[in-house]
Amino acid sequence: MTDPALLVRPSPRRRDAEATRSAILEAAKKQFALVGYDCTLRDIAGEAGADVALVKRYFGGKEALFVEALKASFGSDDLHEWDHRTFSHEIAATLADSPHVDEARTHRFQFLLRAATSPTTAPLLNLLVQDRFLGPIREWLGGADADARARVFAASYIGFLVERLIRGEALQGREREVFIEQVSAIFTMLIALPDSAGG
Amino acid sequence: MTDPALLVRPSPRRRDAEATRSAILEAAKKQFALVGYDCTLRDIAGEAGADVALVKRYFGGKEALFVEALKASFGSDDLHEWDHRTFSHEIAATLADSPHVDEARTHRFQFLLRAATSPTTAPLLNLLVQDRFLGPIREWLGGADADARARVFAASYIGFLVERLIRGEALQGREREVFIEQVSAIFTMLIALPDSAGG
DNA sequence: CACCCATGTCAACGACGATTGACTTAGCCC
DNA sequence: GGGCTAAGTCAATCGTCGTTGACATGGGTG
Repeated sequence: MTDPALLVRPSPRRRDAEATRSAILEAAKKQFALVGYDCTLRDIAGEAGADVALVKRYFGGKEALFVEALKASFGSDDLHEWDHRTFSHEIAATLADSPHVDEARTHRFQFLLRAATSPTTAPLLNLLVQDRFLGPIREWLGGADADARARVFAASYIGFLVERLIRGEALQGREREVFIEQVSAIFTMLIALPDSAGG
Repeated sequence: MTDPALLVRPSPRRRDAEATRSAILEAAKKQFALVGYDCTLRDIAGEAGADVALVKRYFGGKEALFVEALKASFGSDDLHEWDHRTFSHEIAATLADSPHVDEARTHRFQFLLRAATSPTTAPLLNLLVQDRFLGPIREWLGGADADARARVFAASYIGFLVERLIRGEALQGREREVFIEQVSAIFTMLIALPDSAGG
């Protein structure tokens, strides 16, 4: 009644349950990644342009929303299309230039880290990582002890991501060269099939 | 006056400000590491056997306590006494058997990870890591590009720690062998002085 | 057009936790 | 021993957040 203009809300898609739900989910993925589990539902709903009550309606509660967002964040990393010969250098360069280059991946990773450090979500994450992360890597690596090697591979990758995350800025100059050189060497070593050096 | 025994609190050190303060700090270090920033001051105070209000008196508030605890958690890792020749294998074995082996180190690391994923504490952590972690490693490594190499070194180490943290249990059997073998190889590579392969 | 259900809005509740200030008490100095 | 200050205790306040149920409304269906 104060100002007529404020009452007009000609949202392009009102009454669209699916769109609303997915908007909430997207906002949740972002907030959970950026802030962590301690972000508020009001923030999530606000960013999605929806009401808090809809979170309950569509997802049941905060924890369920978190689980949903976590699952949705790990669809499938297109690992299979990486070439074994060029992978090492390419991934090293990508890492050196992140987090500026691949923002979506960075968000997903932050999400993963936060989930890993939360006692309530850690078990869930373990299963998820097993399925959507370790599994593909194991297959992609192939060879003997693929499972154990996949874990070392993933661990190294995570370590470099953490480093990039903490630094926050892309590497440059000589430092970038050294980084790429060493990281590339590590991945090359980890990709290489073990020539029956088992025992 | 219900039960006289309950009224007797012959604490060995009552009215000892310093002891109380340090007890709170110790409890904070533990809780912040185990639970994260979302632990309650009541929990911390309770574990320290002190009152919540004393947290304010001695530290000013929760955030200040967190910062204090973070600083106190990174005294000095006795890195200098590691032997370059045996380091790789020893650290790989330690990692393979953690977190059961070195609980204190695990706690400190959890603390670090939590701090890294908190926007407010991340800058502080950056400085801290620089001083108490990267610096010593850089010196210990020596040689050309020591700074850049130290970062890769630290990143790898962190990655393996994260993996161990997520798994939660020590490695065994063949998996342990492979892990030690590969991790050891990585560290050996990273420790090795670059033989003027700069350009 | 009228009905009805799905969608969206709103306000309030209940719990929890950090913070605060007033109060009590122990230890020390004179 | 008396008082003064530091150390410790307690209860209340304030804000926030997840949750809940009642209410409004749009839009398709008969």
